[in-house]
Amino acid sequence: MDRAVSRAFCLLEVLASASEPLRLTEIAELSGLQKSTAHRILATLVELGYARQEASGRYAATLRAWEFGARSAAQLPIKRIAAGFLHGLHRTIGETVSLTLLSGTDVLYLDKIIAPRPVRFRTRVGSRVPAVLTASGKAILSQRPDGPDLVRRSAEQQGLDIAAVEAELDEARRRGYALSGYSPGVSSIGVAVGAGGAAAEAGLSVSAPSERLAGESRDRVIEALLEAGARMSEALARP
Amino acid sequence: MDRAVSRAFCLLEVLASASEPLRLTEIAELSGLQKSTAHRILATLVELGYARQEASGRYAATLRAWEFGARSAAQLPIKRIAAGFLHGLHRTIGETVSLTLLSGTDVLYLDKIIAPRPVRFRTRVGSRVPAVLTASGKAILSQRPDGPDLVRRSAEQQGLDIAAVEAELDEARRRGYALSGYSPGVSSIGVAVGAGGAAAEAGLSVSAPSERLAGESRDRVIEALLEAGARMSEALARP
DNA sequence: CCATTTGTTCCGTCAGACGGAATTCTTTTC
DNA sequence: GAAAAGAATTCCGTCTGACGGAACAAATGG
Repeated sequence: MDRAVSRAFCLLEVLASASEPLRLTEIAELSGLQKSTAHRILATLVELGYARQEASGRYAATLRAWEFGARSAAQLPIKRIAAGFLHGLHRTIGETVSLTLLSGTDVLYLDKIIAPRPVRFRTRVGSRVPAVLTASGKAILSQRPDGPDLVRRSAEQQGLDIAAVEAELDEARRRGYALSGYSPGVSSIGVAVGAGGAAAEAGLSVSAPSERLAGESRDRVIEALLEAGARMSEALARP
Repeated sequence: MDRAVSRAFCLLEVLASASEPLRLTEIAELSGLQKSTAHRILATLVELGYARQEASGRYAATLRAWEFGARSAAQLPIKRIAAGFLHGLHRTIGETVSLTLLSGTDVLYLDKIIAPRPVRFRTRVGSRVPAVLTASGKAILSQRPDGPDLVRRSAEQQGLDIAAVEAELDEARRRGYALSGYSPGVSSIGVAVGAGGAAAEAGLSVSAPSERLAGESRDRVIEALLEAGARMSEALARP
């Protein structure tokens, strides 16, 4: 375990999660490093182009990490395959549609097409949300052999009623889709996607203001999602 | 300059730009490192969660770098401000619209909303293209004091006729927008965006199959772009 | 103008990165 | 299925270059 490497990534994460450039002293505190050590590693990051130093002396992350991150994300087969289905869904439904990936007990937003009139609590592409809180996350968990285990771990952390969550997932498994409304006024519907018999690892979801996901339009959305999910699972299974 | 840090990022870039998981030996060759050194640093990257090792022994980048990269990209004021204008343009025009940022002599695709019927040569978000080849890049260069210098450097590299490029940029400066068609059958129109009197650093562009960017629709696109560009420049100038 | 905080440089020490070689594991070949 | 070839991993002696305390310089602010 190369210490300097680990520290460098730690610094870069500190920089990237800050909303504004940071002073060296703050950085050293946040990362728990000696000022001189932080300074040296930051100089390295600047030289490599991953960080920059402003005239004020403050440090910030550059877009370099984002660039190559985007390259590797774009190469994910699942993302490429999903692109067409996301567009199709967006066109037939007209609401915000997302592609998520299970990552530990979280769901990672991989891609998204936002509706002309976007909903309030929009999750960013690249953000993580506990799977048990999201529609697509619940759908994925409900289809996995290790789902119950993940649910227990995650529900504990979130301080949720495990029995209630399990009951909800049972129903989701039966119906083939899951619901969510963890931010007030916004509803989501999600389905799981996975190659053939393998464990589901991805999800498709539609989010919209609750009133637009009720009654007949709701049924249309569910139907479209179920079909897209099934088709995409087939596409994934093909070599 | 911490050697191990520099090597770690080199390895990560090698992994990220590969389209499939790589064997240790390949990685060592591509990065010019000793096998044992590459192995140790890879182990560190795996432990930190930036890389993973498959059952076959091959190594690949994880989405971890993409995640925090997306975080820092999302915090860019220019991206947040542009979001509304991109959507507005997309809605009124109905074609693919992009937000680009000047980075050296390249243009970096920061964001994009793709049309229902996407064009052939789609540039990925996160990708770089020499600015002199793109519509938005030309528009940006035409508005910058250091434009001529950048143009010379870039045109040389690309083996372009400098005089011709300069003439084109002169015209772009006069008109307020620039054109491009460097991939056959696809046309783009771009405008520069910048805070007040400061040097333009961003661009907005519309891309579509050439036949859909001709005649009257072309004029509509140009008008919409010029207005969006002006409005967005104003928005950037505001504190 | 002095006090204080912050960024940068210096340098002696020594942890730990380095890489060649040995070892274990995997795949290929006959 | 044994042997050979190739790959991944581990080992270990050497010595480099990371480390951090402290000194220095630059900026901030009262």
